[in-house]
This record gives sequence, C-alpha cells and structure tokens, in this order.
Amino acid sequence: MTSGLRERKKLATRLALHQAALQLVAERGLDGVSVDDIAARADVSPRTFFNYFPTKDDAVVGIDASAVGQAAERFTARPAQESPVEALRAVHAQQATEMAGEPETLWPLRLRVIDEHPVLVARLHAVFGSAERALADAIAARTGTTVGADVYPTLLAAVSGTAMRTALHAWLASDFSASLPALVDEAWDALAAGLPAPRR
Amino acid sequence: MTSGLRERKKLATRLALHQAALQLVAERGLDGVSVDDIAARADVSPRTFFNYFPTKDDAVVGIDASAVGQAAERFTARPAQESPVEALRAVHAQQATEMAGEPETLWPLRLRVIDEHPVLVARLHAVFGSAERALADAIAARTGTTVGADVYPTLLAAVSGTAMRTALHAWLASDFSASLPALVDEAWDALAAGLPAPRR
DNA sequence: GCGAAACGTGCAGTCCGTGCAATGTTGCGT
DNA sequence: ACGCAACATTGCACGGACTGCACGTTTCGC
Repeated sequence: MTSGLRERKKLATRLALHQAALQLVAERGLDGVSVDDIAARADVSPRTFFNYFPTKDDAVVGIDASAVGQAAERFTARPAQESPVEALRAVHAQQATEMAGEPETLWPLRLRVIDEHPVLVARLHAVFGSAERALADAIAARTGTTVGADVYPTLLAAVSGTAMRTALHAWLASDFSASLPALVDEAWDALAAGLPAPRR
Repeated sequence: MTSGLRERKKLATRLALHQAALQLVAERGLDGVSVDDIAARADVSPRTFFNYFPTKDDAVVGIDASAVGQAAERFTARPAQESPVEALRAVHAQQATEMAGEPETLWPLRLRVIDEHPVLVARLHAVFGSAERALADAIAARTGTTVGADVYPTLLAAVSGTAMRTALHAWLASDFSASLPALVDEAWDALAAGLPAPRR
C-alpha cells in the first residue's frame, strides 16, 4: 500500500520533525526554539528541515495538506438524500472519532501547544481555511448552487470549521476528559436549532 | 476630544504606514515589498516602523486592538430582553454600516489585498479571534453561564465572527456592488434558521 | 521656559527562509 | 550484481524580518 522505503523514510522524518517541534515548543515556548534546535533533535540538517515544512510554525502545527481535502471528499460521498447539515455532521462525527483515537497524546499535545500561541492558532485557521474552500464547492454542488451566487455554501463550510474548532477547544478546556464526538454533536445541535439561548 | 499633538501625529503616522503598506502590496504583492519600502513611502525610518506595528503583516491588515473590544462592549450594551442572536445581529448591522461608509476605498482595498495572501487572511482571523474571546465572555454573562461550563458562548462568538467574515468575502466577491449590511443580514437569516438547504 | 517623559533613529545582532551546487542514497533495468 | 537515473540530504551564502540598546530630538505639564 504505502510501499517504497523512500516513502516510509520520508514519512518517518516528517513525523520526527513534527514531534521534535511539538515537544521543544511545549518545553520552551515558540520563541525559545529555533529551527536548528528542531532539526538537531530530529537528526537532520537544518537545511533539510525546510524540505519538509515551509515554516517553523507549520512544523509545530504539523497538519499536511493531504488531510485537508479529505473532508470535502467524504462529504461528497455521503448519500444524496441527506441534507448538507446532516452530511456534515456525519463527516465530523467520523473525524472526531479518529482524532480521539489516534496515538493518544498527539492531538492533546498539539492542541495545548497551539492554544498557547496565537500565531499557531492563526496557522491552524489557515489550514482549516483551505479545507473549507474545497468544502464550499462540494456544498454548492450538492445544493445546486454556485459559490458565487449564494452565501450559503461559503457560510456553511466556514461554520463547519468553526464547529470543529470550538469542539476541539472545549475538549482542551476539559483537559481531554470529555468525549470529542459528544462535543462536536453538542455544537451541531446548537447550530441546527438556530443558536437559541441555552435554557438554564 | 482626541487632544494632544502627539496623539494626532501618532495616529497619522500609523495610518500613513498602513496605507503605504496596502498600496505597495497591492502593486507588487506581499513578497515584493519590504519593511524598508513601506517605511520609505511613509517617510519614517525602518526602525520606527516597528514602533507602530509588530509585524509587516500587521501593518498591511492594519486593524488595531482597540477596535477589537468594541464588539463585546456594544453587545453588552444591547437591551437585556434581546436574545443573544438578536443582539449580535444588531451589533453586526451597525458595524457593517460603518465599514461600508468609511473612507470609501479603505475596506475594499484592504479586503482585496488580504484575500490574495493566505498569510494575511490568517492574520485577520487572529484579530477576529481576540474579539471573539471577549465576546464569548459577554455572551456567557448574558445567558448566565460561563465559558468553561457550556460550549454555547464560545460557539456563538466564533460563529458571529464567521458570519461577518463570510459577508465580507461575499462583498468582495460582488466587487463591492452588493450591500454589506444586506449580506450580513442574509448570513444571519441562514444561521437563525438552522442552516437549512436553500430552496431553489 | 524647563525638566521629565515620550518619540525617532542608527547600529549590531539573531533567526527565518531560499536558491544553488555538491554529495550521498535509493530504485530499477539488465 | 552492476551501474545509471532519480531523488534526498546537506553546506553555503544571501536577503529580509525583527529586537535590544543607546543617543539625540520633540512634546507635555507645570
């Protein structure tokens, strides 16, 4: 499937750099860590670092563009009779489960580090942003409109990103004791109801 | 009111730098413009540039933190019987009117330039982000919850930012021929209705 | 006016990010 | 097994972003 020694090595190096970046920044803060430090811990030359990430910040966030188109593809693959919101909820449910199930500490550490550095939050937004653009096209296709003619596709795509980010943030705030899928669901419940003031 | 020669000069220099940055980047693109170029056009030394903006990108975006808390304050000032969404709509309506009425070309140019550079979009998101944090607190106060206990305040604050950004983007896409307040309203209609698929 | 505080500026230095060219590794055909 | 072609790693040199510091100049409150 993944085949090739080359491919595997590349993936391994990329992950090593990402984890080195995460750990170091968690210890010393973003400004206390240089690209040279990260490269050193991952056992590659500083120059090689930039073959894997265009930016120090990107190495810390460590989400590749390939995972980005995924959401739009999954959305398109959902049964046609589902409404856009229903389809999105299903996609998010799947993603949330995957994130919560990964190497365990990766996402928590990532989120903790990102949350402490506004620059990285912005970077994360940028990553989501390109996913949302693809998603907007997919939504437009499903509803028979175009992104230019109607606000709906762009709005819904952006809102879905917001829902996921909010859930991730709440997950972090709960110190990862809450269930991520449950938080995602909660967010979508509020959205689907038109954001009414919560009863107390 | 604004008093002091010092204050006025500072404001003027800040604006000069921002506009210099905008124009230059519009002409040559973000990478074609150096801080020295911007400082030169605004008639200050390169070193002085950094007394006004922490970053080249910030000078291009040019939105100060003072305008940021504004949304939360206005929200809090709304009559108490309004629901959170109603109050937010009112605040956004006012903001949209102001933006559309400003020096005319400032926002259009800003949006055009920002939209062409993902890095700047991220920076804009960061600015909105701090506004949203303040807003979340205000929303929590209004609904009698706290930001920690419930997703609602954070979610609604983030969604409101999304609504405004989406409207701004649609405004840009219409080449500024559409009415910004109308676009904002349209976005909120969809949100308040729970984001149903648009009828065709 | 006058002293204190704020502002503008130059200088030196660190780090980020990139193009280029040399060197080492891997994959593949024979 | 061999050698060549493709690709990955690395060092070097460079331009630009940003910061701390020190010094001269301007403005403010009295």
